[in-house]
Amino acid sequence: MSGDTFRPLSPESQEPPDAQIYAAVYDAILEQRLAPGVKLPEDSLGEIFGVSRTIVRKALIRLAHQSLLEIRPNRGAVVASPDGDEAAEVFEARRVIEGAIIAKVCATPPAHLVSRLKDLVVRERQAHETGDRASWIRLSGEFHLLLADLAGNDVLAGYMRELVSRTSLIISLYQQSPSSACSFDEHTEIIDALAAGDAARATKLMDDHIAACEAQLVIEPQKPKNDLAQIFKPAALARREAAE
Amino acid sequence: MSGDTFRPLSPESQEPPDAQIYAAVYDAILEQRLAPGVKLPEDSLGEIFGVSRTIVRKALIRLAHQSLLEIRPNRGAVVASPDGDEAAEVFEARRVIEGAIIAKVCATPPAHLVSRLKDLVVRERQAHETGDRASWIRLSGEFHLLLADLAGNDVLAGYMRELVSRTSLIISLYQQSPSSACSFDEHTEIIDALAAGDAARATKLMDDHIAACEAQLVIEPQKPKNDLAQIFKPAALARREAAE
DNA sequence: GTCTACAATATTGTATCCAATCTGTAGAAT
DNA sequence: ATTCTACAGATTGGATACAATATTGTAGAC
Repeated sequence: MSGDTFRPLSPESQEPPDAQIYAAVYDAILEQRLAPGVKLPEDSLGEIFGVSRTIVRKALIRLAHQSLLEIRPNRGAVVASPDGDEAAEVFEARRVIEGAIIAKVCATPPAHLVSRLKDLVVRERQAHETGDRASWIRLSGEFHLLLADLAGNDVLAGYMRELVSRTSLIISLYQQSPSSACSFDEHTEIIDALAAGDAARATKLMDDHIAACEAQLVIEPQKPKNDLAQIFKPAALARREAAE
Repeated sequence: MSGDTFRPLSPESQEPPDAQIYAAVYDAILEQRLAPGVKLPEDSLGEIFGVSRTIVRKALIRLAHQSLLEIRPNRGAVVASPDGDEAAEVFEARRVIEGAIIAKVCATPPAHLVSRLKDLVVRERQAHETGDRASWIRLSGEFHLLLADLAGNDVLAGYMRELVSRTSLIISLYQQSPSSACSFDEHTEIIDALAAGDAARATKLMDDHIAACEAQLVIEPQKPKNDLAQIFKPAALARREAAE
């Protein structure tokens, strides 16, 4: 992990300190500056942000509750490593919720909405062209989050915030080619369909867009999480037999 | 609040203590034994469950993250009081997610699933007939949660767990008639449609079911959460006039 | 008699302390 | 030489102590 993974904590902010740490870790995961499996020791984070472990814990608890971290008893917190099944569930949930979001946005008159969305895609393209990978990934996610905000349902938007960051983890685990995870060209197409008020086409494009992203992943058949006994059963048997 | 709002904490359980408190508060909200606005002082909960504030706080943080509690700075945690807008968003989110869940369950062969669902509805009816309000409300929610589990997507099921409990808060705030919030007859109809493999009808029934529940609510145009001045404006005016 | 200022109380916010657990290493036994 | 064991360091789990803040109660001033 490079030294500047986190921004410094600004004391003048009115946000409570744990919220700033929460946001910093969330952003780092979203931008793939924090890879799955990276350990997050309470002491280290506390030192970095200038607070005690108590504050760090508050942030970690909430992040773990969203499945962005895993808190292993007595072993500390690590960035989550969603397995293949979980990845499929996240993508399915995205299809469900983003489908509804697209429908809602289409129902509202897309007056100045379109310009905000287009502006975002412009910045996406810029970040991509200047090779600013972190910004590109973040902006790519923000497109979907802005769409969720425009739909005007905070509950669904909140779920999207969780799903987008979990998608970042999935991509960094299972995407082979370092190519476009989430193409801004497809974003542009979706905007055009929205602007035209073509709900059916917008929905279809979003579905295809998510499917295209998912199709780029290479997910191994099974990721056996805890069942070490199962994994090493043959080897253990051989060893015991050899002991006689 | 009656004295036995919470179950005692069982030490032999392998669950970490904060998870037990989390579950206890969650259940109490789901069963409407905890009403919106009730204060949850850390000391009191700690004494009840026999743990220190540290543990209680872990549970409260997670509950607040799910919008089941509100943690006011320096003022402590209270059970959330979702306003009308939030209520509408929760119901909309339920329509979105439960629609997808129904579709998924219909896609899987509903072999023994049906019996589990029917069994649940039987217990619903029993609780209703014996006047066991808490069990009835809980079972009514569990029908939807079981459906979510059967759909086989833990992400969506997790969102449903949150939405069902938030619905409990909404109902206890805005339901006028103490009648059936969530009719088990409608549950039975949904099961029948699922058993028949009629996805379109099942979806429609679920939509109607949620709409029927929402229609029973009487949501005032604006629910001024903290604005006591607004609430007592007439009385205050009368008093001031009398002073002259 | 009412309003205001101050004190007392209660509750939360945060840091720190100690115990429990885990990991790694070095030494002892075979 | 290899394996087992014991100890040491590091990290987390949880409780407690103290500071900060909000609320309530009381007394004095107008």
